[in-house]
Amino acid sequence: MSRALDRGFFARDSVVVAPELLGCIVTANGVSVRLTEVEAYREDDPASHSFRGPTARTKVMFGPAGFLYVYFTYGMHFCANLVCGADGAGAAVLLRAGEVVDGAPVAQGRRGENVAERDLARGPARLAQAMGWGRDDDGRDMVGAVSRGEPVASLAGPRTGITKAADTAWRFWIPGDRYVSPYKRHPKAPAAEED
DNA sequence: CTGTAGATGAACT
DNA sequence: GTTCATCTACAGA
Repeated sequence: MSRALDRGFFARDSVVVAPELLGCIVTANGVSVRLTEVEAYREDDPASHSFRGPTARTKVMFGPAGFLYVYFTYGMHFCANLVCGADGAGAAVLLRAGEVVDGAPVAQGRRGENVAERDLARGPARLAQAMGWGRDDDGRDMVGAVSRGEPVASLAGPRTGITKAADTAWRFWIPGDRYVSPYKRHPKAPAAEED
């Protein structure tokens, strides 16, 4: 397909790639999803795994762009990222949520029969499970598996201005889309004090 | 919809 | 020993 994104698309700043990924179709293991929410991570982001340099777990993140970085978190969930930036940049885009547009029965089988269609890929770990991604898919080449979809609007981050790199993670989503994850911060997260 | 609680592996202090 | 880029389950509005 001529609509497939090439490696050059990913080999740029993750903050630039992330919003362009919204609305794109990712196909793997018999399931296709339309991305509705993503989050950019870079080496200069304190919240990023790559902040303190490569580890055995994050080595894929420091490799060439266009590959899949799958990690295990909270002892029970997988999350999937698309590696971005130049080789060794330590940047990636976390796939936070998506809409299953093809292979829904397959995704339903992986997620469970009692899971609502809307929740099949609404959430990082949910999306990874719906796609059938696990440890074996860490480091997989995703070039050719991602196609540009219809252009969509995007909304960015908790903060309006993304001019400063000191901001937290860069998060992008499609405004008003039903398939955007509703989750907010952790309940334990310190609330901003105000006088 | 909101809020609370718990599970559980890997990285970090 | 503590934190974490999470999800499911339950209670209440």
